[in-house]
Amino acid sequence: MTDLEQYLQTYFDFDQGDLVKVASFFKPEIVKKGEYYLKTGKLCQKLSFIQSGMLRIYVDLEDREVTQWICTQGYFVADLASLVFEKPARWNIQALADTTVYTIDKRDYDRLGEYIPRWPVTEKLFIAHCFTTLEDRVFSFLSMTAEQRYNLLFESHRDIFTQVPLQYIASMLGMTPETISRIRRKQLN
Amino acid sequence: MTDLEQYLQTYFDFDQGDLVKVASFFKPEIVKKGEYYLKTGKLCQKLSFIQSGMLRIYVDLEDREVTQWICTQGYFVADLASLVFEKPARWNIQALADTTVYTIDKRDYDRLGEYIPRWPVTEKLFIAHCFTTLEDRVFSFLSMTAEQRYNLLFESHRDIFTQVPLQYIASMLGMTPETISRIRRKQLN
DNA sequence: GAACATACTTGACCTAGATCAAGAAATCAG
DNA sequence: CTGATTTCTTGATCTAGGTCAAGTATGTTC
Repeated sequence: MTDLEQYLQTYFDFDQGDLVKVASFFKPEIVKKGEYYLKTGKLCQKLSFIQSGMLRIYVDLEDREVTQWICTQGYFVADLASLVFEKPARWNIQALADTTVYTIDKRDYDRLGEYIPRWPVTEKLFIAHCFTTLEDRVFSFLSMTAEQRYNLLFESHRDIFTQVPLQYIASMLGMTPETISRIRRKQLN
Repeated sequence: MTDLEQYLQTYFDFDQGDLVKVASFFKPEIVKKGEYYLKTGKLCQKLSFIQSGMLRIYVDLEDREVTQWICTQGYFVADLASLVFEKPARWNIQALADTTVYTIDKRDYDRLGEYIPRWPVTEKLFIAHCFTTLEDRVFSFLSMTAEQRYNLLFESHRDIFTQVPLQYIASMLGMTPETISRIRRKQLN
């Protein structure tokens, strides 16, 4: 079973038939380090599963850039708002390393319901799951210190910390790289 | 047309038949000032449209409470994660004033697809819309100062500021009431 | 309309985290 | 291997916003 099928089965509880059908719409695609999966202002017309590598979601402001999230192996990536509402993407999505993704085209994505009867339910759960992830994140900003947010991310996404420049991690946590450095030193005692 | 029908039409583009059908599942309910619409740990088995009044979504921590959002007239309210995934609610939802809502029971909600063929699409758009709202909010914490976040909320939800204790507004913005007080004074010049 | 509670403002002070600057490590290109 | 970039750490300093405490409004209740 491919990683994608594995993921689809674990998270969406598809039966064998649906699993193969859904997975068959996803085509492999390679995004080389530094290349863009998506650029701000374009339409996001695809959804991808990350087979290997990493993508950084960020936006350019006048004087700096803000990293919204770093997507790693085994997760999906897209500009959901752009994909669903067909409006220009807010985010740049750029490869931090050579990245292999399995991509489904929006056209196929929008037709999944024709092939998999329970797709609408599955899609709803998928988007609702994205929602709760963000809800947790908002809550972290309302209730936690920089150090607590750092620890939370470190526990849940340890892989990022070994492979991604600190400045990006800091930005997605809403702090500076220096602050992360100091948190680390402090935690060494 | 009721406010609920008005809302459903504006946001979901239902035709007249669907509109009436959907709206008929919502029953009026009154939550008196101070009473709870939902309590942390319970299952959220309903979704409501706020006809009048205000509800505060918050959670109790050991040493303080954190207000996640204040829901006002013309918006929907629920613990979405609890409603969709049938897990215990994270949030308390309490009336800040006598509040009239139109409520649809989860059982009816889950069956809307049987009556309105395009419900799955509509529901997806609804949840995706909730997602983008939170995405904007995360972005505000990553990119804005306290004053900028205050201004953003003030422009978009002016009604809250005249009717809700400052401490709750401050909490949902991730700052203290004193900070809001100082921002206000500063803006008077 | 007292008496009491709740909300808001203001000042004095403090601190988490930012900024700036300089080195030290690590990574990369040839 | 070597010089050039990029990243990471550390120190010195600064500042946005927090904390604490007091005073002033603004409600409620009887």
